Amino acid sequence: MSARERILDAAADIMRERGVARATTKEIARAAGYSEAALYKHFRDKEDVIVQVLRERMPAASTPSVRPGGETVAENLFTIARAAATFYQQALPLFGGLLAEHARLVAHRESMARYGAGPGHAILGISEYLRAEQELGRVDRAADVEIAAVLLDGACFHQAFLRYYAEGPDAGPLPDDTVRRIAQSLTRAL
Amino acid sequence: MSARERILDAAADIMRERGVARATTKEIARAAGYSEAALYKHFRDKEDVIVQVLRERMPAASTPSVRPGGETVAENLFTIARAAATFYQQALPLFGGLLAEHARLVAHRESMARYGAGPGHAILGISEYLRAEQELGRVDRAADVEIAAVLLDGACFHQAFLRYYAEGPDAGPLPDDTVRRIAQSLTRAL
DNA sequence: TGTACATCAGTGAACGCGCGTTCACTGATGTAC
DNA sequence: TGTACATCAGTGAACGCGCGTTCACTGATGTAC
Repeated sequence: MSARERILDAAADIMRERGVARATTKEIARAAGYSEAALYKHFRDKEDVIVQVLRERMPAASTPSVRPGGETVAENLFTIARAAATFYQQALPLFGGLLAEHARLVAHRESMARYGAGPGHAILGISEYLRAEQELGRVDRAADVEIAAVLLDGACFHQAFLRYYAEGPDAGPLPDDTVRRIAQSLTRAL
Repeated sequence: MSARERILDAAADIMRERGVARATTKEIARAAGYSEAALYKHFRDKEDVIVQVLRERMPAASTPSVRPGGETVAENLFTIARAAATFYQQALPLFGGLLAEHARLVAHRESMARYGAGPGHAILGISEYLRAEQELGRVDRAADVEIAAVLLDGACFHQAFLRYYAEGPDAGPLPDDTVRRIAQSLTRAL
């Protein structure tokens, strides 16, 4: 693994476990096993390290490939919700880095916009899936699929936050039982 | 208004608009119209200022007083959701201060626990309301009211985050239309 | 093959700046007699 | 009433520390002839 990767991993670890405020050049270098000076061979400055962590170590919000018309809708929503909750639990501490420095948030937003990505994109994927199910007649034509996606993704996001708040970075995953109840309840609205 | 209040207001403003990272003693004092030294007449140290902002300037998560059996359930959920969304939009930037420094989050969690408060408390209030409606027969006995509360509160929390991400601290409130659709969709699951 | 030079990842030590904090002080207000 | 003293919010200037950053340097690897 290259030094660059090692440094990004170390910085991401510190941000996750202790927060951005503790991600100093000294701490990052120490955790990566390099001198502070080495940091500057691979990154312009400290802000560059943080920004690259936010870009490259932000876990990918993979809407898992559920097949419309495959398993039951509730089962598919369960799969989607579990993936979303897991993603948010990993990503949330990094969001802290964005909320802590508004200028960084603005930069991140603009950078994401260029790639047509960013948070909120997951909702689009979910409502697309639901619309496909609607076409297949497995979801009520009268259902508000966009809002259903907002509810599902929102619940996962919020639960991830609550778990991080209550148990910190090493909290276990959201229990399958809870995820199942979320998927099931939402299905009733479809 | 006392100097103490002025200082807390200034610090909260900076945290909201520019993030905790910018909330330095110099900036806080400047914004409050005092010398930096004055800060230390009212607070033990800078951390104390931040902690008090987190305690005293965190807007109160007031579950508005909706009367079970009063307006329609959908209308009541609308009222609750709008209050929740507004609350989260104000509170979210301050949560950044917690995510940015894990030690601070731990302290906040413990301090909240002592008063039986903290995030996640709103969900309890909502599901209590829904249970009351259930008793009145206006909500299906088979409905999972706890999860309904998770969905409602989660959607508001997440939408608040997305608005802050997209538009910053001065984003307008979540449109009533969206809130209404959230309340309405959820009602279908009850 | 050996030799001379270029490149490059990495380091230890130092640097300057801005941060949080403290100090000695001031001026206003209250109070005892 | 005046006088003497106590209290307290507030300040300007200084302080030390830790931060991010740069510097001159080293040692390993590659390459031209």
